Amino acid sequence: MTLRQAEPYGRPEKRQAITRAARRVFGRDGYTRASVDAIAAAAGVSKRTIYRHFTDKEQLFLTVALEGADEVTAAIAQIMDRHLHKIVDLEQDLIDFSLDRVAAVTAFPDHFALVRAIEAEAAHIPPPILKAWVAAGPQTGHLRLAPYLRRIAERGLLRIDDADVAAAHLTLLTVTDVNQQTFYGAIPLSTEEITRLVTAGVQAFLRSYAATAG
Amino acid sequence: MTLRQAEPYGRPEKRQAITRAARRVFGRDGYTRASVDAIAAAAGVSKRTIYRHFTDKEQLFLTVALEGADEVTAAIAQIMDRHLHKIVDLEQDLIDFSLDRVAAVTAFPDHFALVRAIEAEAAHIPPPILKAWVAAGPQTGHLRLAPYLRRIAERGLLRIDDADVAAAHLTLLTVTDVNQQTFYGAIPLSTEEITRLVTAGVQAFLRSYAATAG
DNA sequence: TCCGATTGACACTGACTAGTGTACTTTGGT
DNA sequence: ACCAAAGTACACTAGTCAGTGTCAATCGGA
Repeated sequence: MTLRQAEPYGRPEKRQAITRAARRVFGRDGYTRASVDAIAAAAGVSKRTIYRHFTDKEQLFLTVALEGADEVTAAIAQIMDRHLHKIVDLEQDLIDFSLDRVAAVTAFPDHFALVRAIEAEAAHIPPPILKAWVAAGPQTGHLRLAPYLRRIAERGLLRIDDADVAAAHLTLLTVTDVNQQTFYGAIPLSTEEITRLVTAGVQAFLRSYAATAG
Repeated sequence: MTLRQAEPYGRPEKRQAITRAARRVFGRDGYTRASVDAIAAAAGVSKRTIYRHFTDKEQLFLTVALEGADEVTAAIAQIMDRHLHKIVDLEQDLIDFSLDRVAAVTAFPDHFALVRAIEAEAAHIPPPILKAWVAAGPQTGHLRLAPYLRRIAERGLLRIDDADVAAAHLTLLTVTDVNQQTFYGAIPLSTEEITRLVTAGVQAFLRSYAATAG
C-alpha cells in the first residue's frame, strides 16, 4: 500500500498503454466491475504483463488515479492562466473561465469518470491514499485558483478576506453545481443550461465578493 | 425495470427487514460489492425470500434508493420548518438550519452512504430511474427550500430574483461543500471545521442575497 | 384446528474473476 | 548475431456471486 513508489520496470510504452486502458475501463465500469482481463484486452497487453508492472488491481487503480489527477491539474492550470491572467471584464472573464473549467470534464471523460469511481470507492480507499489523491487533484485546483483571485482583489476588483474560501465558493457555485447535476457527465446537460447555471453562479459569486457591488 | 410498482406480496415486516438491511449493506459496500447473501443474513431472512419480494438485485437497490429518498426528504422538511418558519436572526437561523441539514447526513448514515453508492452507479442506472430518484430526493429538497426563501424575501430580509437558484446556491455553499469534503461522511470532519465551513457559506450567501447587505 | 400462503434451509448451476505458474517468443541494446 | 530482459499464451486454482429448484417448516386467518 505504498504510494507513488518508483517502479523502474519494463517498457514505458507498455506501462502507459496499461494505465491508459485502466483509466478508461475503471472509469467506464467502476473499480469492482472492471476486470483485469478487460483492462489487458483494452491495452493490447497480456494480463501477465499487467501483474509484472503492478502488484495489484488496487495498486493499479490508485496509480492511475494519482497520475490522472496530475494531468488534469496541469490542464486546469492552463485554463486559469488563459482566463484569469489579464482581466478585461471580470464577470465575463469569470464566466468564460468557469465554462472552460466545466468543459474540462468532458475533455477528460476518462479521468472524470474515474473521479466518480474514486468518490464511489472513497470508503474503501485507505485514508492516506485518498488524502494524497485529494491533495494532488481537487485541492490543488483550489490552491492554484486562490492566488489569481487574490491578485484580482489587489487590483481592486474583488473584496476578499480569505482567498481560499473565495476560491472554494466560486468553484462550488459553478463547477460543482454542474458536475452534481450531470453526475460528472453521466447525464448530459445542454450548453444553454450549463451556461445558465454558470452565469448565475458567477453572478452570485460577484454579488458576494465584488468590490464594486451594485 | 418498471418503477414503483405496487408489490402486494408477502408479510410487510419481512419486506421492511429486507429493505432496511439492503440499505445498510448497499451503503456500506456499494452496489457491486454488496452480495444478496449478505443482505439476507443482515435481514435475518432467507435469500429465497428476497427473491420472492424483489425480482432482482437491481430492483431491490432501486426500490431502496427511492424509499430512502422519501424518508430523508421528510426529515429535511421538518428541519426547514423548525428553523425557517420564524426568523429571528437571519444569519444565525440560516447557520443553524444548515448545520442541522448537514447533521442529517450523519443522522441517516445508511441512507447517505447509499446516496454515495447511487452517485457511483449513476452511469449504470437507467436514466429515467435516476431522474426519478433525483426528483424524489435532492430536487425535492431544493424545491421545498425555495418557498421558505421566497417568504423571507417577502418580509424584506432577502433580495431574490429566482428562489430556486437561491436555494441551490445556499445548498451548494453549505451542505454540498461539507459533503464533498467529507465524501458524505466517509472522512469525518471536526464539528469546528464544519461550523467554520457552514458559517462562511451562509455569510457568502447573505452577502449575495441579503437585502440589508452591509 | 385446518388450510393456503409464506418462508426457510440448502444444495446447486453457471458464470465470472484475481492472481499464479510455466514454457515459449519477442525485443532492444551491444 | 547474441543475450538478457520483457512480454505472451494459456492453463489453472480458488473463490465469489446471482439466481433457481425443492421440499419441509411455519404462520395467520377463518
